[in-house]
Amino acid sequence: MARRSTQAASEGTDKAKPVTSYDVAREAGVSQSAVSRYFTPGASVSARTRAKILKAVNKLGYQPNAIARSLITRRSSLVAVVVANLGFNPEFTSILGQSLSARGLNTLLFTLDHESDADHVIDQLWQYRVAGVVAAVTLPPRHVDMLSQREIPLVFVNRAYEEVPVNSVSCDQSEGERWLVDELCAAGHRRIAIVSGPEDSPVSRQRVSSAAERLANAGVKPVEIVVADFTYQGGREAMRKLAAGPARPDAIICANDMLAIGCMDEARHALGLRIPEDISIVGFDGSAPGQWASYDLVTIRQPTNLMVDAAIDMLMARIDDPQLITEKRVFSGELVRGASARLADT
Amino acid sequence: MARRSTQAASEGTDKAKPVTSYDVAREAGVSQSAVSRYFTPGASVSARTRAKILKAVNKLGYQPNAIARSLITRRSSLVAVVVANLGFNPEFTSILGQSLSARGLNTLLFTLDHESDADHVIDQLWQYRVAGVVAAVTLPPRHVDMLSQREIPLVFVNRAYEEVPVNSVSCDQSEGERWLVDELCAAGHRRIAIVSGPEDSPVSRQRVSSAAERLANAGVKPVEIVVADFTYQGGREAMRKLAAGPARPDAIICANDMLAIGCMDEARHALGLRIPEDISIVGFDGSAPGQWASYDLVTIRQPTNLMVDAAIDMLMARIDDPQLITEKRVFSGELVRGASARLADT
DNA sequence: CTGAAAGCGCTTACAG
DNA sequence: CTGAAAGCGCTTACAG
Repeated sequence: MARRSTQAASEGTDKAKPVTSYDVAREAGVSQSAVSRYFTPGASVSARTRAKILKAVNKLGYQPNAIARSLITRRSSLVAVVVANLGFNPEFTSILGQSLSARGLNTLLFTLDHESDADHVIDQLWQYRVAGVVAAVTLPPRHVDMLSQREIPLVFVNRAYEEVPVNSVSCDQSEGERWLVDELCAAGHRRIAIVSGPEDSPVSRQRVSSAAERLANAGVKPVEIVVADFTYQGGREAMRKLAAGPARPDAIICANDMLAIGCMDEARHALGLRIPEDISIVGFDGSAPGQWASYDLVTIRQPTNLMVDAAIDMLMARIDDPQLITEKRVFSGELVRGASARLADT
Repeated sequence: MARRSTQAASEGTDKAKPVTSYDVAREAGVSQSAVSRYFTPGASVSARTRAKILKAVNKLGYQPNAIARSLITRRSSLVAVVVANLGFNPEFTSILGQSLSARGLNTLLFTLDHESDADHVIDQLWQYRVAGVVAAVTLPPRHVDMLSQREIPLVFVNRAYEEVPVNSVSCDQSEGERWLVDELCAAGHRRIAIVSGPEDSPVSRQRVSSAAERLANAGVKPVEIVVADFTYQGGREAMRKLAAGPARPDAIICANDMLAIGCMDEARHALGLRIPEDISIVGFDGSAPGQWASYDLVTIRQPTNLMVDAAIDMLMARIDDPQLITEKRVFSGELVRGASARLADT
């Protein structure tokens, strides 16, 4: 004891002891329960008590301990946001975080390198008793079930899960690809190639198969389908392969904007092709760089803000009522008629 | 009671009750303390007990409750990552999150719209008793003090705080700008303009003043300094202003890559200038788009991976020992001799 | 409206 | 090595 107080006296940089609701109660001359109620929306506290507590709170600089609150209420104000490293629009995470914050929720961010790292993520978010999960990655059905059993609301973004009833908001990939294919065909393109994203990416698979199907309907068989990863370099290499192939295409449908940008750069700067005179290139996403003057992509813009808002609305509704029925919301994309492809006049 | 059990019997979708360490203890036939020790690295548990617990853990699917653990240990495994909306490299957040995760820490992400939203952020991260903070934004001294008093380790990234002793890791902005200025001058540029970022951005201020100073040393007075925000559009508008100005520059130093990209697009696509024949443009950051073939920027590449690793090392060391003395680590950038500027041969 | 008391699920001296 | 017990800082019936 003596030693301890000596230490305390000699150290000017003593750690500030956190203020608890008991400290506030003592200062205000009320019970600890009253202090707690003060911070509980809708709890009954008289105006007089309220005033005393407010004063003490300000004087002591009290902030309720969210950890203790979560322990007793068995639910935190944390929302897990799970994204893939190269997956979605980077701005997506940012917008989502800000929207959550505006609603009093905090963002626990998980960035997956491979979608298979999900095991670890699921453990973590369960350990923290998150209030909900927004996932822009594919989660194995096992994990979806686990969350549902534990009544942790889950909303997918751009992952439809046709086979399982899950909440999701997405952009209509098929419709978008149909629009792109129709535009290319209407402008007379017939030698059309497709650059796919990674084969384990559901988004890529859906876009590629929708495009291929629409082409088939139009009686067009893709001259080639090249698989790449969702990177700039992947786009460049895909373009190189296509140019070296037996039948050079006159139009390329890329599974996303990043690939389209890579294709364009390779076509122009390595192969000396003019766009769209020699070759047309279209993407998908509506990402910012795709709209830069150097690219000016023909693409499908996903309504990111709408999708984020919808996802959060759905999540909040299910945090309030975990029994709420499953819902899938699908937004149309928006055709951006840029200059990276030769299109028919309208 | 009767009502409750009736309900339970009639509802097949009953919420799975979370498993606690008491459940595991009962199942394993040991005390709850033993279970707790099992999950405490270095705690003494006999091999026999360990085996019994492991079995029960697997059978019940037990996961320790991180919230309860944080309450008692008074520290969570959460690290707050505070970034500005348009601030740093978007990949930075991603790399940081993954590095933290690899060290068993979770990321609580705060995206600030204006650096003034910091008040709210500080409250939140304190309420969650985060183990540490990595900030890529400027925090008012008041907040820095608050964290230090509460012994929450704080590391700034690219915010030097000359006046206060704080931990920071940064890229040497001045050195980088000196290199760029020297390269431009050596190649004979004399009519040099500067495109600055927002005036409340310390990063921009430091880059601009370093460049201006080095130019002054070389006897060159900038033909103009234009202020823009750190966006593509900002770059385009800045270029437009410069072209309309009295003395068109033959070289432009931009406060970051994004501005340089905007300038290049405006110069080429709106003004019909050739780069670097008609005008040289340099940036700063080493961002991915700056390296795309359409831009191929002359810029300074910040060693993002090194900086993130250093920041986490510093943070971890201070989580282990909060008294550890303050340290500033400054890394050199790397000159990228791209094709966006006419440079002297070496 | 208010206070005393139980309890959320852990960790950690403490005694054996 | 092991278990009983106290306690982290809250919320929330419960009784007044």
